[in-house]
Amino acid sequence: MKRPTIADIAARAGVSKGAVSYALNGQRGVSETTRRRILAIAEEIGFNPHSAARALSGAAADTIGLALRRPARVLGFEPFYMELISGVEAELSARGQALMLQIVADADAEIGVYRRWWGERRVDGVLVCDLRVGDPRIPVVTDLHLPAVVVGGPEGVGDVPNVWNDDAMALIETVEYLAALGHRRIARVAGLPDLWHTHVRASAFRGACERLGVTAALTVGTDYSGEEGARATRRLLSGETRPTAVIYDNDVMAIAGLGVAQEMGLTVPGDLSIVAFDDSPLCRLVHPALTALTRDIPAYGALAARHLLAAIAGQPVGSVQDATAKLVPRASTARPTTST
Amino acid sequence: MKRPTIADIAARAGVSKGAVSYALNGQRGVSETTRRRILAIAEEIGFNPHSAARALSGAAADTIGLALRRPARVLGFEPFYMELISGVEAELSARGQALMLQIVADADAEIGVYRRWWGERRVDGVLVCDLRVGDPRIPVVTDLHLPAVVVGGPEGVGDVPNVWNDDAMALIETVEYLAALGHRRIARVAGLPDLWHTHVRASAFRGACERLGVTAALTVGTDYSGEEGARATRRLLSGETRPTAVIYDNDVMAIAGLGVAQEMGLTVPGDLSIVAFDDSPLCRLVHPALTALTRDIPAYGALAARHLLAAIAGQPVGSVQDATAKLVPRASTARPTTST
DNA sequence: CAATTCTACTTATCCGGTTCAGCAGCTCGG
DNA sequence: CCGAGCTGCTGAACCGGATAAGTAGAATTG
Repeated sequence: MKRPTIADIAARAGVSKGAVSYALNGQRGVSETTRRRILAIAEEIGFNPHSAARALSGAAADTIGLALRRPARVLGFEPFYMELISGVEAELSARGQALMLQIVADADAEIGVYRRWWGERRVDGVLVCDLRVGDPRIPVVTDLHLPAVVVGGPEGVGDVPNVWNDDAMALIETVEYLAALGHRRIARVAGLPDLWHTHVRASAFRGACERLGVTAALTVGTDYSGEEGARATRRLLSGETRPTAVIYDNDVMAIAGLGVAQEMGLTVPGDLSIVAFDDSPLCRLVHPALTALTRDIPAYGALAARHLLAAIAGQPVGSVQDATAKLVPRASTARPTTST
Repeated sequence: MKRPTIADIAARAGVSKGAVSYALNGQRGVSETTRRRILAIAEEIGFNPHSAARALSGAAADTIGLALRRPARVLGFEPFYMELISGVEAELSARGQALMLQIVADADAEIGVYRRWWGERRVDGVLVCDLRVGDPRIPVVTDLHLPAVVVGGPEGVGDVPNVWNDDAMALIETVEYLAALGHRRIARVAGLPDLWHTHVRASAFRGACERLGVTAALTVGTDYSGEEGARATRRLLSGETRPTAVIYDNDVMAIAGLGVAQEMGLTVPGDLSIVAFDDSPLCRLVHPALTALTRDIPAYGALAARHLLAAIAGQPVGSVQDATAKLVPRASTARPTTST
């Protein structure tokens, strides 16, 4: 079953390849009658243009790239990425664009992937996730003139456009809420220390605690896994002056923390209030249901995809802010009953 | 910054394009001296072959496709897919292959994606997931001569090779274990009813229960979401003769079921034993930790990828079995204390 | 009515690789 | 010393589209 080409259509229609090309692409240069005849034949034999041939003639690859740098273990249970990808995909497939995905081990590998994608013209642009402080990927995409959008960076990452959430505001709102409930000693279990948003959240947390006269208990860096979330929680709860509330940088760690609290005989929210950054159905399934900072991650991904497509199209794009995460109070937060 | 082509290398080396092509591809036809000179120049100017030009000359796309048909909502919290993708990716990137991902709404859309990918020569083959009974995708890939590997199908899906787990055996082992503990009334909360493996598990469950003289309580079909898992559990536990053990078709529903049991005042495992099919870190984080059927999903994905690459290479491939899920007893299963 | 413009095409070239046919120049055997 | 066989390269065709340039014939215009 040979795959049909425009030459086949041309032969069947009794015209030249050029005429077929014009007809298929809606260019002027063929009569309406001929165009319809050609389109009918194309439809009949199930013609699809060879993407490589098209790309070779200077057309775009109609593909965008996404390289993720996280171990398989983490990607599995972190709902964030899969939701982000879903959102990106929804936007892309609606516009006939494809997504090329690659999971990489480290920053060098990721840069290598960008260079190869660019050299091979496999993608028109890339989404850069998990921005780090002094991220080495930024100068690379800039040098290559590879269209890119940073997902989650600070306003204006060099010349690279980005989409972002106001994590600082979300965290401040959370601290204010906990302080209003009467908490005077709040801890935070942070994610990977070198991620940009970890810094943003850390300084927002410190600032809010200071302003409200709340003691900010040691915030520890983790890899977002449940294991590390559990370990961090154990350490926090074993100190002589334990916090009455903990804010976790993701939901998996929050659930793990809840387990640890129960295992140590503390009641939630009586002895300990828990807040999760990012909300997944699991936060509602555990008991007590977790208070969480909700945001629409698929929508965030879709926004990033739209932004990247605009950048690829050569439109001037800058920094775009997505909706700030909303605090959804559930059963895991309350006034502290014990005073340390 | 113009991207270098073999013509640029040829000019610099003072040879023809053909010689450069031979040198870069390790073909005979150039002297060792010339080859080294050409490779040095290629390295120096950062040459990468244009994937489209290569593909146009009949080469493979070096890309495989994966279309997933699940709503974003489900993909987010189902660790299965992301772990599978991680495993596939690990195998692919080690062999210089790329992964094209698309999320689709229904079977027709998925078939459309296959046709387009094939017509546009974007992929060399596809992984077909979530096999359904009488799956319409099978005749399509067969007709198109699109190399494909079914992930999780029954042995020999027409002529399409596949990789699979022995879900039946895993389920039988679980029922035997629960029966040995003294359970006489076991329920099962099943996943999507039209998926092939749901049928396999259902008949294995019925058979094992019959053989062991255990009453198989109504098994209900769900969409794998926590909500439906919770609803199904509520119905099961509200009947006059409630089961003393429930087997869930995934871990998310098992966790939701645990929540419902606790909410209804039942103790786990005293009043109700719970087993989850598929194991994620969350199963260990909740209290009590869930007994689960563990399998190495990234390894499963890697196996599928290897198998597909072999099929693409034209090697004769058939049905390959992956390791059977292992029952890992944790704190959610015990002898029943109450007798209904 | 000749000159111009427009329509509806055809022809030819290009994109950047791969690959086949051809061709010097050298080696070697008889 | 001549032809066969090898090495190491060149030139050109080719893949399947896009597109600029050319052209025949009809319609419009001065």
